Amino acid sequence: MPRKPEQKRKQATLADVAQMAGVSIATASKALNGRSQVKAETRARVFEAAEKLKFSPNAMAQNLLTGRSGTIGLVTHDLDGRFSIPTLMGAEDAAGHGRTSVLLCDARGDALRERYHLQALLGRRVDGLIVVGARPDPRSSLGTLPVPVVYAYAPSTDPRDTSIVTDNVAGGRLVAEHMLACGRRRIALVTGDPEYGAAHDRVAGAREVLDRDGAEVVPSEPLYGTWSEEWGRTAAGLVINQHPDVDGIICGSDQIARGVLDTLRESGRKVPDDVAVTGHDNWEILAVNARPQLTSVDMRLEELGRQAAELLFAAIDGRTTKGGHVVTPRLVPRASTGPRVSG
Amino acid sequence: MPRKPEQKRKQATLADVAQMAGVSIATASKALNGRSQVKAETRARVFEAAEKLKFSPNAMAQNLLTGRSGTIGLVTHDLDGRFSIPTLMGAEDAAGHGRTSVLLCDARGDALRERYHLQALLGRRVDGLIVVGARPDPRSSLGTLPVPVVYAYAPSTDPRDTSIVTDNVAGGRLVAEHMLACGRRRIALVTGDPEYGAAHDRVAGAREVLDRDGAEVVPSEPLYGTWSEEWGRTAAGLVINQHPDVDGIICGSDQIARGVLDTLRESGRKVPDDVAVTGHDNWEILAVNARPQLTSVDMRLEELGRQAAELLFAAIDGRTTKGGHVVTPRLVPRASTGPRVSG
DNA sequence: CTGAAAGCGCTTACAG
DNA sequence: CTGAAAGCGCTTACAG
Repeated sequence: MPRKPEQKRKQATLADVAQMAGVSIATASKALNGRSQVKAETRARVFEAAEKLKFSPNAMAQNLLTGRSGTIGLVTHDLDGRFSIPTLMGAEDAAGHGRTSVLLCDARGDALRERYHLQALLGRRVDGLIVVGARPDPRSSLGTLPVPVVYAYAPSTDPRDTSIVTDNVAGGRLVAEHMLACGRRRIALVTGDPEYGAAHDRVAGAREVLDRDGAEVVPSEPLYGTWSEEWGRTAAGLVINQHPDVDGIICGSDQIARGVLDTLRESGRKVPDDVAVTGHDNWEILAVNARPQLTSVDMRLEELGRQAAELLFAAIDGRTTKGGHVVTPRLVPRASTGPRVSG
Repeated sequence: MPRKPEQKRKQATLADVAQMAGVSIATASKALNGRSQVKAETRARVFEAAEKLKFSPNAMAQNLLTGRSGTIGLVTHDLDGRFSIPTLMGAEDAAGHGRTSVLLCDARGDALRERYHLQALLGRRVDGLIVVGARPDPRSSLGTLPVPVVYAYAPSTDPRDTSIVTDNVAGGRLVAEHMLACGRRRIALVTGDPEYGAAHDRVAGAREVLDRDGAEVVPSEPLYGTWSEEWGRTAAGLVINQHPDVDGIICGSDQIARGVLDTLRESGRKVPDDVAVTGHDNWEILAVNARPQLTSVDMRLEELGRQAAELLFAAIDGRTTKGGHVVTPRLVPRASTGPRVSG
């Protein structure tokens, strides 16, 4: 049987502070906010009272005046996924520095749920919105909203929106350049689900570099499959079977690379001596525990999240940020590609 | 050079709606809120105006009246960790059903940062707080706050606080019972960092069951190490070296179990025929990609988060929830323990 | 059924 | 240097 609501431990109000300090509400406000026109002694009395009452100004009341809520909405589409979290962390971090709080919603890839959360957030008068996609492919625009929106990780299809994404083509290039620097010349490309733009982009970046340098891609067409260890094991089997002289395998993800490493080891190939292997995503738990540790590409998602927040703050301040922005990934070399061999 | 702030696309206000509908603000409010004392035709006019102006009531103004913000604060300590995320998802989900929004902060295990975020959240007049720890060991209490607090995953050391945790002893029991049901009699316990209470709790649960049943624990003392694949590989080597007749290995985490599986496979043991292996945490990406797929224990963290939110709502409504609450984990059997063998 | 008034907790011109 | 008053956008008794 529910009891009647617990005695509300009413928070002290500015009026309480003013009364205790023996001044008007207006003066208490000015004292607390460091306005210059207050006698030092009065200010001290007000602070003392505020302290004693554990006064904490009601942000809702303050914001009603300013017209800004000091909050941003973060709508994510795969809270359980490993890609949105670092992005979210970066945004939260950037927001915290600007004394902005983050309202988090998980829309789970569902457009209806997204609309619902959007309404709730707009009702709370968020100053802006960051929408984090589940995968890097473009998504439909939310259209014109009363506050600025930044699309992070998954860009909006509408170029008039502000989007920020990871540069997967550059990621592919990085890894290919590294393979060449390690002296590899017969390189296989094993990647994931061809439905993902990221799979194609990473392959495109790698091919561009390999072709330009005249390195051989074996087999000549990249192998698409799924983003799994299982596929990595299978694909590696195919590659070494058809092209026993392969000396490098560029994988579209760390999971795939883990599978590739397993098959190579079990077939007696030495990594990196016989075959160098690279992953993608720099998922530490997979990359660092691999045997040998896995060279990978880090998308710098936390940086992406941070920049998304910066773009949003800029837009909130009226500075224009329209269009696509890009975060360049970085290579994280580890033992699976061995020490660099010049030339 | 920053331009002057973008022309504020001022949101429509209730006054705007009232004016357009040709009624007073009070009547507009009543119409929109479904109060009975409004003529149907008037109500229609008001709704029409609201629609046309895309009116969305300012929650800050509404909340100022009610004294409730309709938000809860979620303070997490390892946003990048895999444990807080499901908890957070469950809480967000439960909150959403109650039309409550979630303010997210990441304190990163830092008490100072936690204090800072706490102040910000209290300033925003959150109706309550959920504090999610980074690991299951007890943490210090935040003391008396003006709103209810629920400690999730990591309990408060103060029994007067409300805490909800996963039952690691039960998890250990589950897995041991399963081993016995699979006909295993000489079982090794390989777990992680002894600094973690969870390591001991899981071992204690398993031992309790194994001892009761008279199964042999080999070696007689559990092997503590780190929560890594590397340690799993090493530990498995020790175990099969000293106890070649081992027929089951209970691991303290899925990572450890992955390492154990690797060593077993490479030493020629068949899993589960020769040795059954279990993990813990049911980290799908590891468990499902293992060879064979890994039997594990799911802590039901999403459920934990959901219950944390329910406890918080109860406390906000004045129903008492003090003390420790527990979520019972569940076994997820997969191929690494093989089909059940009765007896 | 409708509206004028008070008030939620604050800040900010504007007078003294 | 201090305070009375207006107002942010809403809701809710209270009169008409």
